[in-house]
Amino acid sequence: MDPYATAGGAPQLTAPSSSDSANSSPSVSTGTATSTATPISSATTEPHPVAPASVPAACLACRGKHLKCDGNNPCSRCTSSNTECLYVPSRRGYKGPRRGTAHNPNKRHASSSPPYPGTEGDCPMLLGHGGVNVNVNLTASGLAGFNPAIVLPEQSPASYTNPSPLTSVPLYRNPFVNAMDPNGLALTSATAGAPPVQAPPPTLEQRCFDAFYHFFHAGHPFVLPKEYFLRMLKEGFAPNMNIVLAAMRYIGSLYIDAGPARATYLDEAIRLCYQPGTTKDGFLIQALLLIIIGLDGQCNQPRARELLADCEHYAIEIDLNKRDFATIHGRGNPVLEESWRRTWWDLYVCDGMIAGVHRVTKFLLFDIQADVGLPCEEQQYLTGRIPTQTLYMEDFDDQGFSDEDREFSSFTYRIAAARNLGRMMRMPPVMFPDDSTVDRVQSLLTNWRIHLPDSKRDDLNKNCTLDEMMFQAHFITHACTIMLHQPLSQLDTTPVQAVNSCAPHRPVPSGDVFNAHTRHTLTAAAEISKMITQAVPVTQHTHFFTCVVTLSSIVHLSRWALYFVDDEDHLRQQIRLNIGALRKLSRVWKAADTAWTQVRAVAHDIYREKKAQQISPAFWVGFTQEQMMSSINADEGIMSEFQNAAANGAAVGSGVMGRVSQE
DNA sequence: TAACTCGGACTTTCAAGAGT
DNA sequence: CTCTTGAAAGTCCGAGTTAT
Repeated sequence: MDPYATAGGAPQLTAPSSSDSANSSPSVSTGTATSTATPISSATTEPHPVAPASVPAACLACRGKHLKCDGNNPCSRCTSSNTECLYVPSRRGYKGPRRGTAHNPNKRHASSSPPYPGTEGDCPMLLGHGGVNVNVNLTASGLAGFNPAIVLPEQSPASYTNPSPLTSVPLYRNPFVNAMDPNGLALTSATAGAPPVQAPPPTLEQRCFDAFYHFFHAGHPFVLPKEYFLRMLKEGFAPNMNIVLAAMRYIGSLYIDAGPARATYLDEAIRLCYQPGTTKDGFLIQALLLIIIGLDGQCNQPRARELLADCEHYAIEIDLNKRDFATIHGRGNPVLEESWRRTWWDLYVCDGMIAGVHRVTKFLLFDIQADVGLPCEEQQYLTGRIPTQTLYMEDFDDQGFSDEDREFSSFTYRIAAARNLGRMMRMPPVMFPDDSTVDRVQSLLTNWRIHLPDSKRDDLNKNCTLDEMMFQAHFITHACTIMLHQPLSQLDTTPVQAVNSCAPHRPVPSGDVFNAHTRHTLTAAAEISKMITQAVPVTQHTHFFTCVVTLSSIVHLSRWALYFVDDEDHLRQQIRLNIGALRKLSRVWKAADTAWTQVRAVAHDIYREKKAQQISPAFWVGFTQEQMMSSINADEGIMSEFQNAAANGAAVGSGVMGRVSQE
């Protein structure tokens, strides 16, 4: 049985059955009879036209082959070739929302799937028209605790009096998402306009779900926006959405005081992913990717790697890396199509980041041919205003050579940064500081930076709020710079070899002179420390920031360990910043907790070493009395802060919402 | 020679603007 | 509000190519 079919004559996602075909002649379709009833070809070649000249919508297989489709489901060609017969709604004529005019709710919108009364089931053009199984059996999937119906009113009061096509056609192309009633979707907020109702306290599951969107989603924005996710979940859009929900619940539980439920949520999410009969689809990839990120941040890297291997395997198996995937599986819903594109690219970026920071995996997806469309801007995704024109990586690579002045999304620059990371990882081993390979990779990094449009140069978007995608893009590039130059720099990493929470220690012999590689390394490390000062809670960043801060700390500590450090006070401040950020991150991510402990311990060791050096009068040659006292005091100050931080840190539980939200 | 590919003619649909 | 216009999205004919 078609899992998306609806009962009771509800609109179908698929084409009409063959028994309906007599009535489903395309000429029946409203408003098209005149032009299709007397086509030239049939008038001249068929004296008794029994078959329609053309159907309102051809299936994807026929469309792709430029062949006539009979409009049945399955069509005769798909039947004879024994292939899947898929229909997607037409987007013809649609050119995006009207400019500068408010949406008139009384006028139907073409791409919102015109709700022709009584004809939906007959017209393949309307495929996807809300035709989903409304029976969400959460209990069957072991998720009895979460019932969207409790928190999702069927319709807001306003929508009863003024029926919006969106409430009846929720899954269709909808460029006017402002018309969507967010109050009918908010998980815990009361209905607008209604008298305040004493809402029942949210359950733990609901709080985890909210925490996921509040803290995590911006860092890895591939899951559907909250409103869309809830609506589709409620309508039973796809069984595997329940697996995504389980994974989201696990991620959300990391940010709140979920107690032993956290482990249960993780087990449940993994169990659902691997239970027999689970179909491999985009939702499964999303769920796995969430779990992978969670496990990686919780120091369970071996398990994360196992799941990552499976996830990549499945993604390629279902053609997630192909351009058509979004269209074929998007059911005509541009937000869902965008979600599929984002799922591929976030998997790509995460694969790169995991390989980059842990240096165990190889960034497998870097070598996989992919022609997936590029994601749009975050605000467009969240509001459902998906641009009609999808750009591709070749467009990005052609910029600068073509006359067109295109703007690419922040997510695109993040992908490009990850791609540079992949290119760096594929470079042959560098034997000497003047190796041209290093110059080539540095050119990539510099090109990435100098070709950023003005609006993307910092991590703030137009509203002066943090642009997390650009934030990640920048830190990926800084991390690349450190990984590229540090091995050739003057900085000896021996004193910081104990800091191995993110990646195994790589010995870097101390160079004799301060060289350009040292400068690149120090600048990148300083830039990372500067990123910590963004006016947003550090826990709202992706947990991969932990490893980048750790990388920066290794550089700072290596420098601090040098016999003589220029501008030591500034360096101490940067180390303090890094340790502070790791401490904050440790409230959510266990990996940060480990890194924090290690960085602090190494800082302490270096301090002791410096104290030992200070005993020798030779150390103070060239210092004035004042400089000497200042240096000693600063060292004492920073160490007492480390000690205090350690004492406080022991009292901090791992992940208490109250603490996180205080930041 | 059958099967397949795909350029391109033609159709459908829409947003936007002009006219009433 | 209707009509017109321009353009995007779509169907599928049929010429050319490839496989059997």
